[in-house]
Amino acid sequence: MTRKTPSSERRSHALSREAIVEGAIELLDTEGERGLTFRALAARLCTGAGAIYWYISDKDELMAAAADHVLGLALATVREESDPRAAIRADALALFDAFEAHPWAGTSLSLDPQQSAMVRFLERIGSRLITIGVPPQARFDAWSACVNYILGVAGQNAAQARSHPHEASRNATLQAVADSWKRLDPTTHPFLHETATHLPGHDDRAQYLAGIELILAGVDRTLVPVR
Amino acid sequence: MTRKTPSSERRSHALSREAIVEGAIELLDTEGERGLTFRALAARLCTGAGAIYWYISDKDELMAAAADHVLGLALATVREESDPRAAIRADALALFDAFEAHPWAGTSLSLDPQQSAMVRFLERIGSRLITIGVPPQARFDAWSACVNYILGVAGQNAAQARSHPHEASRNATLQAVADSWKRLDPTTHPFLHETATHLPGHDDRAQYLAGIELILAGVDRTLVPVR
DNA sequence: ACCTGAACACCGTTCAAGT
DNA sequence: ACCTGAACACCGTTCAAGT
Repeated sequence: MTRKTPSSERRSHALSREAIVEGAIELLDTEGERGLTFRALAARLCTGAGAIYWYISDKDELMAAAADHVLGLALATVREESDPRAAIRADALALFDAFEAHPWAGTSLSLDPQQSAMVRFLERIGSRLITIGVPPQARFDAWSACVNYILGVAGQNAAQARSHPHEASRNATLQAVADSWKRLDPTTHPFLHETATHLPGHDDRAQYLAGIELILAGVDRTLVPVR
Repeated sequence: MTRKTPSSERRSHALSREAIVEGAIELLDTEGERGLTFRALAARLCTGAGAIYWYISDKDELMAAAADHVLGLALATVREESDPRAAIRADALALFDAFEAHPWAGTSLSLDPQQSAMVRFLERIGSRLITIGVPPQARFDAWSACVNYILGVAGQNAAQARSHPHEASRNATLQAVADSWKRLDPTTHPFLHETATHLPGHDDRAQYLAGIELILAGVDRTLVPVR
């Protein structure tokens, strides 16, 4: 329950921004988004609720820092790839996995330069488009599409996780959605009626990657043909 | 301030789910996401806070219903297009505008079949891909990419609007982001250093549409060549 | 059936007071 | 400089009581 062992891991009162952010992440992961409160976090850090405000100005800032931390860890796991397209895929998948493990992170990311991992991510995607050879005029849009897609899906996952917290209930929900689509009139809703069959068992991650592939295919069209 | 005129618009106590949702939307639009509280909404509807629970089970459900309502209005504004690609573009832009006008809506949308406008939107995109002639195997992924991109950007906009509520401060923030990117080492951050120049004045809406275009270009690659 | 509004169990945030 | 924890100004939600 409570931490009493002095042990070797520093004295109990080494309060720091990093310790706060890491405590917040653990709380978010174990108790969910509603589980992160200043009171609960203070209790976990063996301090008063107000102490946190010495290091962090806001709950929004705390969430943003936690999300950026998670993003940084995800980026660190990605192996270097020589092929820029493979590198973009690898980054995208790493973020997908990270946001699946920490769904609360999906909504707290922005262009904010304070989020240093975010800056690194944005640069990585952009520099890979340079390597691919996307011409300057097309580059900004291609980058925006990649980044928006990757972060956007993360946000969608977050919204979904918020409404269906448990994994088991997520599958059940998907099945319920499919059932309701099957009940739609095939004349007015031909697509959903048909897609209902594929929805329940489908591989989210593979489908996400297929989206990346479509964008990359579109980007290839903007390349000046080399010959 | 308060509504007293009996006028012709029904007696003051015609409380209904629709009136609640519309009141919520007005509150969200005028006061922001934090402005929607059961107390404030009840006051606006001249009733008690608990009365709302007769029609709506939850704040989440209220947000979802408000977002779906806004989505429905947006879809209704779109002119019929005969070209399926133009139709997808038109839908995408309508949603972009709607989510810019109501940024709080971006995070409350899901596959939930209760959200009837959402169902209509999902079907529209899918049926247009059928018209384009995307083969069944590729169709599900193409649909997912389009829908994820459109809703994902909406969610990103919502996150951004949450942190930078006012329009003026949004431009200032973009400028500040660009400045910080310009200060990055061009050796380690070649892309962001260069992109900083284009960031402040850029057209969000056009760039969003360019992303749709990239996905559509990728989708075209999956078409079986007709000859 | 539908509405009221006080009451409950929380929040984020502040700030005087301590060390 | 850094920490404490009570106090303030809120929340969403419930529920006995009313009509």
